Amino acid sequence: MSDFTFWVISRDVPHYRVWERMFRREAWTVRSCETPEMFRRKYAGGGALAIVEISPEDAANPEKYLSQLAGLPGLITVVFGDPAKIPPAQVAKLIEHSADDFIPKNIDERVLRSKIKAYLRRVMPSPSYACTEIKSRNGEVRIDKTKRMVYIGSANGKEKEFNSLTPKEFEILYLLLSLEEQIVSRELVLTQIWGDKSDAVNSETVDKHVESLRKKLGPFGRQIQTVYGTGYVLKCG
DNA sequence: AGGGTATTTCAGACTATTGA
DNA sequence: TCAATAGTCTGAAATACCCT
Repeated sequence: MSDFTFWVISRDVPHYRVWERMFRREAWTVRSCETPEMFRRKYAGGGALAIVEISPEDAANPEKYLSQLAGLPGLITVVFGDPAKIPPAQVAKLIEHSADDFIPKNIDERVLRSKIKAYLRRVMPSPSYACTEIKSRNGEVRIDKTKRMVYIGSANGKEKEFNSLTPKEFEILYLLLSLEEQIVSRELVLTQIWGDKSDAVNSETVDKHVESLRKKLGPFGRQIQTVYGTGYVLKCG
């Protein structure tokens, strides 16, 4: 599973703290650094959305400034700056170079959040897939990605912890819960969890992990239902 | 190197669907 | 209803990987 992270790359500390707080409220993993060079050294792959501040001087030479970010796997780059100081021609040049979008520095927080969710829809099965913790709609099931823990029975106060899942089992459950009550095809499971290697893995492997998952989850395991000819669906409650 | 665990594959049984 | 077919489940075994 991708450990998708949001990065704010800016020297304007008070400004990026505001965005950091916003991302954390959405339960997204967020990190920050000052320059693209620093980001390149820290980025370990796994997918990220980098919001990069650009000054008018840097915008005049996007090849140089954004070269540190170009070609990094799984990276979405959104550049932000002062639109009064960066003319449209330079914005176009930034996007033509490698940026995926340009946003004004004073963008409304709600608009920024919606834009980011739109980016996530392009690269992930659901925006909640990028969260560190997700819950089922009825609160019955909770998964903490950072602790790799599954909690079942949260709604009735008799919470039971499951920490014996293997990484693949955990990832499959996380994907199913992030797409609760939606049919998840085997193909989607393979592409989301195995990524580039999905072609080399048989669909029976998914079945095997789901079977094992059902066993470990006990009675709750029955809520992972097979959709004949399609895949699986998780129905909580 | 050896042991333990996770992952993957295979094969056979079982189940659902479809068309006659 | 029934047979053929496709899809799914599951146990066993092989393989990969990690840790000591």
